[in-house]
Amino acid sequence: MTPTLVWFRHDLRVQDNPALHFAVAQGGPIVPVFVLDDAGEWGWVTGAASRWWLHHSLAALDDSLRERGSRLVLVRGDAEKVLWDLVRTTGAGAIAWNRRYELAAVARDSWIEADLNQRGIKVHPFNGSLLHEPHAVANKQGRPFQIFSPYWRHCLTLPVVAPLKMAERNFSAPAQWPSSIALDDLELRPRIPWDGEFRKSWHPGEIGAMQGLRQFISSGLEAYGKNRDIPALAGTSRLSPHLRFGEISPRQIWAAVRAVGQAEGVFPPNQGAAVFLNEIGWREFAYHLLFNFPHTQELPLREEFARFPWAEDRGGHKLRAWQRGRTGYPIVDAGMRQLWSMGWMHNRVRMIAASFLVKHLRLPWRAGADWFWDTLVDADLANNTLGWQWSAGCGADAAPYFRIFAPVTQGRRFDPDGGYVRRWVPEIAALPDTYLQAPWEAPPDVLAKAGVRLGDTYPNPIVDHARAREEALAAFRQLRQQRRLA
DNA sequence: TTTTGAGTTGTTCGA
DNA sequence: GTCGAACAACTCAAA
Repeated sequence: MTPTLVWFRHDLRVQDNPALHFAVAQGGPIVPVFVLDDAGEWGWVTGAASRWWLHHSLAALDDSLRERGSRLVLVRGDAEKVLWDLVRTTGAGAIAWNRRYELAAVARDSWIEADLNQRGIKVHPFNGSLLHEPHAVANKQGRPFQIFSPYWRHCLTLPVVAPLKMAERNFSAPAQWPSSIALDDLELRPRIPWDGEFRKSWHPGEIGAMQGLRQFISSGLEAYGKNRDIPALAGTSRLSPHLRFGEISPRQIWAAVRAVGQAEGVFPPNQGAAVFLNEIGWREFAYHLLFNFPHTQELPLREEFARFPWAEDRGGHKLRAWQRGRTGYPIVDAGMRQLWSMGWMHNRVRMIAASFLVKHLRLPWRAGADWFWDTLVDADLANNTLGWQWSAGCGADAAPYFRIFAPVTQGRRFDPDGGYVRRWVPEIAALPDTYLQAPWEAPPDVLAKAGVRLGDTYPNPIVDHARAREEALAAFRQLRQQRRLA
């Protein structure tokens, strides 16, 4: 039998991997391959934090393939050319992969498919990343949904496929392995070692993903609804980077949550589980939108926002202050420093930090999206685009214009004991709770006692909240007037 | 086709 | 201190 190539992309796992499953079921040799093709991403080259994750995830995948007598072939270059070379050198008769949904990937996949078909190679694409693929879901007019609630209500009526179980046996190897470069030659790891906190925080790979899922189901799921908004707690699943790299599939998550309530026949098993599955739904919705409205990766879905009066930022000082966590608003700074340090930010704080950039500093959402893209280990074009456009108010189902997060109020409400701010902004940790979220309100003796010198050890607020809020509202009014005139 | 109801995550103001 | 209303208008989904 001729070998089957398995092209791994955003599906770096062995279990519940439809493409791998298919190839193994063919009975012939399989050749697992990963291609690093930066040019093929059309500008959305994997960011630095995600490259760190990718390195370790590829190592983990190679390990588990080797346990089954196989291995991962690594190549760098243009995917179309690389795959064709591999087909020729291995004598492969077919190739299998799991679909991607970003514009560049969809385009590339379709011409690779056409090209290989023409050369007599069978191509087998599968759904390995979503509960419901974006092209398979539509409203009653046959159009894509644009509002989450009806979208998700609709999806909940559709069946969810059970995960595939990979049998415990070796994969058949080709007579001769094609040449592979070393993992280090992909140059995914940082040249300067900024990844110390990353190592402490994460375990990339399928095993780490399953451990994370089990731990979350047993100790976090039930209270998820109440704890997920408190960034000082480990109240969220932290599965996002594992999902991003496909080390775990949403179908596996769905099945694991379903299993919790199985004895009682209840689904979802509790309120926390319902809220959690809703978040899985948001990921699905993000893919639905990005696939059906692919231009939103760069442009606002609501066109009038192309004319939003963004503020000037000569020299990029405001953007840099935001990026480095030096805005003077502790909850924002804590979030941005957590991001920089561990490649991840708590979701509640992402909303606060994003709102601050877009509404308080009035800098374009794309600047924030670009920064998140480079610094998040879970950077995902669909989720990132939806999140930023939602925050900016220019996307589907967007935040109303008047929803301008007040950073101090948010900090006091969701970090009441200050555990989060104190962890990530240590220079103000000695302030009492009353002033922790707004150091500029503290009397001089309180500041002195806490060793805080505003404008020196910690910045003064970069903007005044009340004034920034008024200016943002004025900007929205201006947009509305332009619209009326148009 | 027309109509009606609804829309993740908030803040501020004034009674 | 608490609570409800106002903050725009629009578009989408579905009956």
